[in-house]
Amino acid sequence: MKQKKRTTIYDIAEKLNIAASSVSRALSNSGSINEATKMRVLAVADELNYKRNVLASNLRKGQSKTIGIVVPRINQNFFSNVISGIEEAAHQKGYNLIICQSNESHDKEIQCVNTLINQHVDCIVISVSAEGDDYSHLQNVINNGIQLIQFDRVTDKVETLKVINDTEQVSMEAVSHLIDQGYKRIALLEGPQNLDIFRQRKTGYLKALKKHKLPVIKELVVENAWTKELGAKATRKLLGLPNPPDAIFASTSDFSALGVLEVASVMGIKVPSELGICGYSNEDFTEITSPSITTIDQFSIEMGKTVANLYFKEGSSGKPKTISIKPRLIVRASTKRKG
Amino acid sequence: MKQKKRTTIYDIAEKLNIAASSVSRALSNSGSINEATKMRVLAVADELNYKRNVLASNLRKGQSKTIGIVVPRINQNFFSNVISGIEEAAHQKGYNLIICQSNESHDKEIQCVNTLINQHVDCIVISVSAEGDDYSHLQNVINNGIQLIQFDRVTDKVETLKVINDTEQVSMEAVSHLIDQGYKRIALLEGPQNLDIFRQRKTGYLKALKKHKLPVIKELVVENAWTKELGAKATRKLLGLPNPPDAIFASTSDFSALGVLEVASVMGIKVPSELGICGYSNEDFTEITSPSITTIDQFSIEMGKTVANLYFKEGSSGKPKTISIKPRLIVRASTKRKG
DNA sequence: TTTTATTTTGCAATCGATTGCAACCAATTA
DNA sequence: TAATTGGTTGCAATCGATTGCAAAATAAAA
Repeated sequence: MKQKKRTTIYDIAEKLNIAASSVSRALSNSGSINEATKMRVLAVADELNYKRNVLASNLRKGQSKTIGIVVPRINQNFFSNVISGIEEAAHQKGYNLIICQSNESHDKEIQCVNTLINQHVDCIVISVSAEGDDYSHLQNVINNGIQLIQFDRVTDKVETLKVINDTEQVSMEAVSHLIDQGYKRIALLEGPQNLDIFRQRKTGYLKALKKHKLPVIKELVVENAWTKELGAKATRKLLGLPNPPDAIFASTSDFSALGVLEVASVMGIKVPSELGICGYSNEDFTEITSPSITTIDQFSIEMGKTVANLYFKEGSSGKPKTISIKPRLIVRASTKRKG
Repeated sequence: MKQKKRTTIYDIAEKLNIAASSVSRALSNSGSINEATKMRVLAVADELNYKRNVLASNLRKGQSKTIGIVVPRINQNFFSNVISGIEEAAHQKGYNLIICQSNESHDKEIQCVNTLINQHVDCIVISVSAEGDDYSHLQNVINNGIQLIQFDRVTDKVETLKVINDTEQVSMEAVSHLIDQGYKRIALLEGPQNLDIFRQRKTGYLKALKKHKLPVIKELVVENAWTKELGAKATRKLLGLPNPPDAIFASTSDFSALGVLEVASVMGIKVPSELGICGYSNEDFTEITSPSITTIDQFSIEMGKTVANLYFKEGSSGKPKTISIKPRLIVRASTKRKG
């Protein structure tokens, strides 16, 4: 039953002794076509197990009904959730997803983007890698007439549609929460400052301190501590200071916060009484560590849906527009030392 | 600088006053072409920012250099890891991925498969949903001349290439390990028995009991406990028995095992001394619960790479073939009560 | 019945790249 | 000088679906 050649509209046309164009009209439900012939076409199409060749169709129509996605890593909770959200919304509209991962490499990112341009996708959704600060490949997307949407990790250097979190605000909330709980020397683990999101998290941290009239202590701010290992390393350094912090805001990720927690546990430092810990992302595990970790939920699936719907609504307008989703601070045991 | 029409080989041909076919040959590096003209073509292509229209190319060549993937959920650790593995291997060969999620719904699965057939992907990789036991849509893939590869959750009803774990063997190992640790009344949380993998896990469990001459106790086998909530519910029931189990093998997932752990902790039952717990999948969190959970690593990224390479190697042969990856039992605190 | 309006159809071009075949040119050989 | 060879090139068909336009068939109006 294996067929070499697939059935085409010509096969159907021949069998019914009508023109291929009529078959096309019958199948695509467009143009004028007699109801009776339409039925006959549909019947034969079914009988011959016809599947429309989307390649040919798209070539002719000059579109692909496909959205390309580039993320640093597919298998990272946040990203796979966003993708899942996009998939759901896109699927409803009959769109498909082509997915690439940049592995945080700027070169691979460029490669991925070019592949997607070649594929003539209708839209490219990207969260840029941490590496590199040349964004001509993104400009190139626009120059090729492809809609570009950035999310989460966005750059200002290219004007596009964007979906982001109100990172600064929630970071400020998180740090304010720590201060409310009586923490006074709050350290910050910060991410690569070439990415907006990490800069904003830092700004939120600084604003909270300022608002509550706490001094900014330089030695309590540690750069690029965004994996578990780096978080742990930073913590060992911080807790070894003559005047160590009494709380750590791991603004980079929950993984980093996990590193903090593990080091504290090894050093016999009690969380939250002696050290408060706040992470970022609401990874699943933050709920089940002991103590559970206070963190920030980014509504990742929601974010994916928003990205897709933004494309479907604003797809053609071409005006840059930014949608901001308010993340939510989730207070858990690791920072609760009052009440 | 936004262009309406993209540059085609005809634009290049016109500019150089040569035939489009020559341009094609120059760009695709095939056929005979003078080195000098090739250089000129390449230069002009670059100058005009030419991007090959993959749609047209694929239409002509009758292939798409695309692999379609259908998984129950993109944002589930195991699956996103497999996808990540596939992506890595596929990208190296210049292949793209189109990804769909079935959401464990049989209908959506059929829809996804049909979309991928329409897209004329070269290969469809699928891990079937738990629902339903009609697999004519898979047969349909084969009938359309598309290579089909099943992984992890596979069905015997369709003969295809398959990549699976040696689930039975490792399940047996896991239960044997529990027995070695002195557990005598070992409960099993089992998954939907229409899926091979869950049947095999059960078989492994039974074989281990038999091998060590332990009786099979019917009331200790609980069906369909594969989420955290269902795992918890099952545990409450099990621990409420007049003669409760002293170990639970949550063969369905680590989430289920987590449910077990939480209930035990609430009920004040000590793990591992009073209750041993073993999960399945090696989710990240199993390492950081307290106690950490003994589980089984499926080598998911590896599995993805294997799937992709299987396609690249066996793609044309058409013979069904099964590759089995040996998973690894990871013994952690939740089952260590000796030594 | 003739004319006009409307609905159905078919023809042929098109989307952009690829490829078998034949034509062409230059270089080599007889 | 003529014939052969081999490397380059162009022509034109092809992949399968879509669509503007015109022809044909049908229905409605005069």
